[in-house]
Amino acid sequence: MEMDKVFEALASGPRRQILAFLSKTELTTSDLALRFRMTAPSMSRHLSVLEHAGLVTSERRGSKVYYKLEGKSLVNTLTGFAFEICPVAGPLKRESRAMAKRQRATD
Amino acid sequence: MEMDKVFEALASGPRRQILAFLSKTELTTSDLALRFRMTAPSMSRHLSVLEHAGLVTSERRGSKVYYKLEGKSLVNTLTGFAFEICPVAGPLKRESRAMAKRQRATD
DNA sequence: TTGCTAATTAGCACATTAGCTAATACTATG
DNA sequence: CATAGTATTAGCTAATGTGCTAATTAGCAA
Repeated sequence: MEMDKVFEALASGPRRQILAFLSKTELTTSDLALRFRMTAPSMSRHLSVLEHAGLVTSERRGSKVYYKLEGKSLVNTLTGFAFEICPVAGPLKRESRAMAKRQRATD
Repeated sequence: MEMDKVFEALASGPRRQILAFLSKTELTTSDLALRFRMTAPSMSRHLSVLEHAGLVTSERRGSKVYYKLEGKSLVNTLTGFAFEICPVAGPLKRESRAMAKRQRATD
């Protein structure tokens, strides 16, 4: 919803990668902290930024907090902005898929 | 091409708005500085960031430098990233257009 | 060359961000 | 209740970003 917060959240490489992790499965703060070799407080902060931007949601289960991707929110904001700036993008869908695939391949 | 630079460039509200201005026509540094009530040096810096991210190109004509949007670069990076994180976005195109329209309407 | 306009670069002040450690909640379990 | 485990908040430092003014570079014209 708030474009400012979304783009601020996405400005950080680690945060974009957190989203990539969460695109596969839910994970807890400490799960992610381990994978990023980062302290739990630092990770908690990143997750807070992502949550305030509406890009992830959290759910407490017992003593752990699980974070989950809000994929629609991400896609709608990004494509909404792209079309606002460049409304000619009709034929780009197929091309973009191919590009996404190439980028995954070079990770 | 370099996702880091693109997202860093888009993290600034003024820079996103500069892209919106450039989506309609080419403009010079001082044109944009006037519209944003910003000094020319500040604007020059923003344009430099956008150019290094590949989102705009510049062309000197006489003593003025004209900046132009690289729409494809923007759209490819954003949709490429969106599909990488959330590859389910097939049916979202129409929806996104509608959203872009709504956002323009509330400017 | 000189003068004028446009653009950029350099240097400074201020605010913000990202990482850490230490301290503080919250939850489950002895 | 006490303790351990998980998460978050507070407080700090180092680095970065954004705005400005002053100085410098590039181009055009007298």
